[in-house]
Amino acid sequence: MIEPVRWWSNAEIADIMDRIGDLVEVSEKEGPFQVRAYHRAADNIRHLEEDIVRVWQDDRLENIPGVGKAIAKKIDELMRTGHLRFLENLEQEVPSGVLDMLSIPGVGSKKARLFWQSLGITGVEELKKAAEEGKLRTLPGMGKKSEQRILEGIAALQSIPDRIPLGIARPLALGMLDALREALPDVILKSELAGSARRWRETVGDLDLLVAATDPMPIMDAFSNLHQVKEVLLKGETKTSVRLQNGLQVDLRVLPLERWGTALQYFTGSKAHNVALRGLALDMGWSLSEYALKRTDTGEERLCTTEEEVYELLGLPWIPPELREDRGEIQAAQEKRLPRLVEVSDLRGQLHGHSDWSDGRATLEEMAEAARSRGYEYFLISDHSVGLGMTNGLDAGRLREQRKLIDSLNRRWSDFRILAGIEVEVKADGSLGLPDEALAELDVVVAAVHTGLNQDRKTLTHRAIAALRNPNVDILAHPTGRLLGKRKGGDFDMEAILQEAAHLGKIVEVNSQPSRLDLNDVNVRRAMEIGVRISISSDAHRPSDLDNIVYGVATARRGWAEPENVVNTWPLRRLLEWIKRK
DNA sequence: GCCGTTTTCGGCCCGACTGTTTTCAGTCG
Repeated sequence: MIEPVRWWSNAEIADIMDRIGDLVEVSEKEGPFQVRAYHRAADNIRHLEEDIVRVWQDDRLENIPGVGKAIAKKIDELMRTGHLRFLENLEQEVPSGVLDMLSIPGVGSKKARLFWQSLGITGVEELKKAAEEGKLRTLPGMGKKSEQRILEGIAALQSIPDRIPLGIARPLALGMLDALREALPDVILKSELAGSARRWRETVGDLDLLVAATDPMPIMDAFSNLHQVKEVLLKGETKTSVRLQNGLQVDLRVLPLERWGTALQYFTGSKAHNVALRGLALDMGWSLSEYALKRTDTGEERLCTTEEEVYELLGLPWIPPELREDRGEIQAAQEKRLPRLVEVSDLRGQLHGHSDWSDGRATLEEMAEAARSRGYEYFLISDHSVGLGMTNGLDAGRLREQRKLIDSLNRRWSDFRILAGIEVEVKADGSLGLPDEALAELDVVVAAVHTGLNQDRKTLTHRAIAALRNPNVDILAHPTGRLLGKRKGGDFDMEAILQEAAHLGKIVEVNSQPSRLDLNDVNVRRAMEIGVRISISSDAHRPSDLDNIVYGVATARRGWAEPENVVNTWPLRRLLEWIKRK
């Protein structure tokens, strides 16, 4: 098999395509459709379920949606030579600082080019200086106000956060909606979270709130005055945008109730899903906007009060927001083979939880009662094993002690059971933190890599696979070890690990901690395709953590997981039989 | 640059808000 001169990640190739898109736009080498083609290819590559190196090795690049001959050839050059002449030529022509200006709010390709070509500005600092000296206002289409906005944009650049975890953004958004409803109970007819937060993306770049009302301005005023709001960015009759104290941008749209369906559909996105849906609508003679479906020939308007009506008019069943990423869901809907996605209510048990025997904050009894009170039939206690320094991990002796407590607690209930388990450490050489004899006595063994995540790809992958091959190991926890916003996760060969799990019938975890969500949606989708069973686990360290399960379920849903694929939807007996027979 | 049971050429989603404009371009989502 042909090897690339270096291992390109999907994200790196995607970044290069985005960069080419920006460069050809600013240089005006190509028109808007070519620009969009590069960004579309970038998006699809970034969310590819397989490693692009493998796709390249199999000569399947052109099977990637949005990748044709020209882009495939560029990727091929990167794989074979490690660089791309086309990109280098563009970079010769456009100074890199010109692209940096694009990240300033209010500066797009046209303005960036204008500043560069007419004033020779090639960076954010130079632009700031020119604005302060009043040079920008002399340019065509610019004025005093635009100049001021650019200065504000540059100042904001530092305080604008990258995408923030859904676990922070979603409660924030729901709180703002509650506050609006409370302030204006008679004016607000309907309200909902839209955008990527409604699609349960793992991180969000901004928040979209949607409200139905006949009189928008009181709502816009109340919204602008919420205590979380730091500044109002723009304010109109249908749309108001604000920036919060924490830097997050929130957009509020107000629309009449009779247009709720098209509006909610539109503002939920994703952009790619909407573009595809609009294309489909056009084929059927409809122009779709947030306000209505409109016949392109007669101009007749069809209003939709629900999303279901929108999809129905286009001949489709309603598509759950988690699937709306233009990753095959529209075609699946057309062919009536949308998955029946797993729901929180499908879950019968919690697999993977901690107590104060290791680093948890509650007793085993409290954790068990918390799980039971939430309607679960079983709870796997899987405290850390020795080998992970700071967590007061269990050795074989303490594990036996804990087992006695579990047995005595289990005599208390007829409708609930604590499963004895461990989150056993996978050491740097792939061996486990506890001897096989100790593991063999447990109901369920969860294995996890916590340390040495910066080892090379081969070593890391070997560790995970060695753990899976231990006959006592049942579940591989948070497989990549990433922490959103803090740590990228190890350079594991996930394809090889998932294939091994499928082969051995081992279970791979979807960890529900908002900072983990590991496996992520893309990896879950791949796991589904090759028949890997997953567990959705809260990894709770205190009772309230059990409620994080909604994020894991959402991640599994975004990966098209059905209840059958999720082992903790199964009755306990089936789960234990599955684990025993492998 | 990509894509095709209407097309291998000619299309490619739609609208709000702002600022600089007397009718529109740029940016954003």
